[in-house]
Amino acid sequence: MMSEENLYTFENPEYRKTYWHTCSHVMAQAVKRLWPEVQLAIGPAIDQGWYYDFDSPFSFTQEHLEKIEAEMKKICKERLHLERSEKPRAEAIAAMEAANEPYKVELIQDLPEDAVISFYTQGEFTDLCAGPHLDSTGRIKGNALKLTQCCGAYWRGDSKRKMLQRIYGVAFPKKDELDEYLKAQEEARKRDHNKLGRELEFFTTVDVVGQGLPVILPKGARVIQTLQRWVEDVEQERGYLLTKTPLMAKREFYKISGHWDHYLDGMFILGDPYDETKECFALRPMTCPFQYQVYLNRARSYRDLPMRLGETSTLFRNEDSGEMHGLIRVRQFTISEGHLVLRPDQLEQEFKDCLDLAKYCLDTVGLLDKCTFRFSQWDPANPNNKYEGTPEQWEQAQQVMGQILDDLNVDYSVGIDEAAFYGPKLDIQYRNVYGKEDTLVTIQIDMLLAQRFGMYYIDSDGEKKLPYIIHRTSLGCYERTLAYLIETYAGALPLWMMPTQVKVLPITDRAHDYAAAVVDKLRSAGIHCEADFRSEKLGYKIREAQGQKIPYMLVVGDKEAESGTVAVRTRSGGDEGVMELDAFMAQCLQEIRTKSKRI
RNA sequence: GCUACUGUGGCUCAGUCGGUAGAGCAGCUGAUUCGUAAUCAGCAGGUCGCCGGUUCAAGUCCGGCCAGUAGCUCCA
Repeated sequence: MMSEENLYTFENPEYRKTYWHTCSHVMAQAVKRLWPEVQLAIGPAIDQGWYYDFDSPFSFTQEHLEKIEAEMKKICKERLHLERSEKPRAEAIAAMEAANEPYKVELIQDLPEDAVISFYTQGEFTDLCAGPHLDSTGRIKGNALKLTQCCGAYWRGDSKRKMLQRIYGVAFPKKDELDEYLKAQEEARKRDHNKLGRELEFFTTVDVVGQGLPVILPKGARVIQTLQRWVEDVEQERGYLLTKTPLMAKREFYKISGHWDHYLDGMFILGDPYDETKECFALRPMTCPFQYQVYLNRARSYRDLPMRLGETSTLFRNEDSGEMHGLIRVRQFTISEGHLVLRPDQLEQEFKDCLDLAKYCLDTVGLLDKCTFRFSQWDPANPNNKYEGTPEQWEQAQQVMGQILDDLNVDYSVGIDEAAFYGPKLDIQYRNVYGKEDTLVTIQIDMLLAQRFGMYYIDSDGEKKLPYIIHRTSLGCYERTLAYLIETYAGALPLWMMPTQVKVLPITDRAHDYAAAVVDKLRSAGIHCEADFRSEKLGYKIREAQGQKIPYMLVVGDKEAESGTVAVRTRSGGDEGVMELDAFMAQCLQEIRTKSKRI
């Protein structure tokens, strides 16, 4: 419980939001003072600061932001009192029309008839706002606020409506705290996989290959190979059957699955999609209907269920050009896909096992701690006819899933209109270094597609019945997972998945033979090992190996060659002294086998 | 797709008022044989993202396209 004196501190999230919300009004006031013709849209507090959306005849540049910031500082010094007032609906609309603020008029018109319409006034500036606010602009530390960026944003989040300009800002009670925050942001960005991943030669992109089509370089490919082999093994241990299905199919196939109706824009089509007289193919955007063919291969009985199918599956999705981002959002990617065909009585246990598998995988690679869970539900009011099935089917599926999540004590948020077109999802979300969230792993309950594909089983009573299907991933798409691993570990991935685990650094040419022997020995034990035979000084070789985040550097000179030892250096701990080669090898293998995160 | 910004050797960057490119690192060659985060010297490497326009002359100005970045929208 927050004590009385702590109510008005930044420790209290409510106060923090109030502070930032008042900042957004100060920013709007500053903009109106500088350019009265700019119109106001909305300006809420967010998780880290605030933004305000403006409709301006000109584009805001860095210079504009600096001017706004300077004006905001003045407003803070003016210690303007914030006064709340209420107006009847008609009067409120008239006032905003008189002020030439059409966006505010629209906001008021959309409020329920009986809503209290409140305004906050500070000096000459009045804004439509539900509050609450600080009592004075003087409470805001003018020298501890910063406008961080400016970008486009659609009015009311609707891409069919006008694009406004959004200015983001952040503020703290003390200058030090602002500096600390900005520094932390800068540090976080140094981990950006899109920069680090290229520097470390994990991937690159090539203009003429195309957007969203990264070229995975040998080091990145090796990480993905390690993860993929491990996931396939883990799944097989848990009763999954490996499949390998086609990367494309005829138009008619997607018509059965529903993708032709619901996802045509997202697919790469080979041929003219509208010429029914000619054959037309499409690259697969998901694996479901392909893997269902495995089930459909012959008649199934209740004894065949649960049938757990897994596939390292490459998918193609024609994302909009503005959506691509490094390895996180791409047009071709490979996913640890799986579908479980179940009897209704198996749903709960199998769902639980899927969640357990996903958590095990994420925990092993070290991403679970920062994951959040989202129960993605349908929106019956979705205007785009996105969803298949009846409201009854949806309510049932969501009820079942909600029940399972509650039974498992999953701490989740609810995402309305985030469901798949065929069913609700549990999405496991992760944030990149910029704080942007994407889905890493998903587990979905599908009560619809089995019927479309005629996937029946003969139950013990001899009746033909429709199974439930779970769509799920274990680790998510390998490209995206690699991106998050790079960011989480700043490129210094755990030993077991590093493309080069050990680098041998001979001090002089005299040690080359011994270094080569060490490499041979470690390699034959399965350790990813290289040597640096260049005639450079030791410091130089270390510096370079360190830059490549090599977990273990083995310095070998005359002494080591003579005694069959290695001088061990780690990327995190520096010089760790001399060890017998055999002892080092045993320790290294042990750490790889146990997927240790020590180094 | 939308808004804004960016694009000069593998990487990081310089290039003034338009006068057909410059550095450091990396690379290669040679010398050096060195004990825990940069040894020295030499050499080589660029249709300035692409296409078109303006101009006597374009890395520089204009237009279109491609690609990258942040955000918005989207993500079955």
